[in-house]
Amino acid sequence: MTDTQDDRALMDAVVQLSFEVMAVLHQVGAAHDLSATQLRLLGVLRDREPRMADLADGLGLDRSTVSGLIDRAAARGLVERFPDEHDRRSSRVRMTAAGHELAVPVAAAVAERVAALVEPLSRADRATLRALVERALAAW
Amino acid sequence: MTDTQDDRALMDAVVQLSFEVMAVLHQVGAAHDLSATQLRLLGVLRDREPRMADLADGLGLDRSTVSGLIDRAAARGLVERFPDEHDRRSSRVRMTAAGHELAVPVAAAVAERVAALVEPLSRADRATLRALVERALAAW
DNA sequence: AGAAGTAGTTGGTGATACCAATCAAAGTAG
DNA sequence: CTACTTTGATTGGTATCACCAACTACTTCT
Repeated sequence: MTDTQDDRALMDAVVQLSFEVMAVLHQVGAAHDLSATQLRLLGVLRDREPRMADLADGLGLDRSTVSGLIDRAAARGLVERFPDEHDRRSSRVRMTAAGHELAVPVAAAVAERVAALVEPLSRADRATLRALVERALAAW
Repeated sequence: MTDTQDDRALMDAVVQLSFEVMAVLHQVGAAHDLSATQLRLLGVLRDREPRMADLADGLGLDRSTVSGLIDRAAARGLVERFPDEHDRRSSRVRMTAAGHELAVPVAAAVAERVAALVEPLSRADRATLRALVERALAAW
């Protein structure tokens, strides 16, 4: 059983943290002319070459939204579509070399800014935080 | 000094958590015909009656963005503008009774969903998580 | 009083995201 | 093997969000 006041305080803290993190993503993205969604896209494509439908499912977005997203990213040369071997209806998506080249410094910048966000915590506390968050996420 | 791999892992965890939380906000908001930004707006106005400029600063948004935001929220009867006593240029904003009535169940729904997100953690771990996040946020 | 700065809105643009409709390809009956 | 249904992806249409530049109204500074 969870206590209602504790729920509230935890919610406030976690929601506020999330807004801070999203603000960081916006800022870092803007510095490279990328939206937060495109940032996320590059993150997902870092080690995957999914079909459009998988991408939409993974991002929790409508397929038509992902179509436009990939259109714009492809127009910039960051990603490319290629046909699926087993299903001729499907397009799959992968990052281009240019996409990877952009993703590396962007990820570094985000890591740096997030590190700054948790900098007031001691090294041990940061390790604890990371472990707790990872454990919560592991179970959905 | 922070270690680069630890930075990466912490970044991944925190960013992923943030996207999960934003997804929750989107879903809860959608269930009440509110965007994540409007949700945030209601949160900010819960105990404040700021001027437009303060609101824009607090949300980290352009003033013109906030104008439109308040226009739409006011059209729905959730908030209202009222003149500032000391400066006739300023509009201040407050929630209406209808706004408060909507904010209560929405906050409860968000708290419930966030609680579900951290439900795999023990009660003690949740308290630790909350303390760590609050401490990180307290120092910006 | 006049100049400079601040508060807020308006108009214009682009990105995000949805839904409904459409087309092509695959899968499932009968 | 043909007909029905499902699935993958795109297109067109709409609303919101967010920015910038320009503008009006009011304050403050000199």
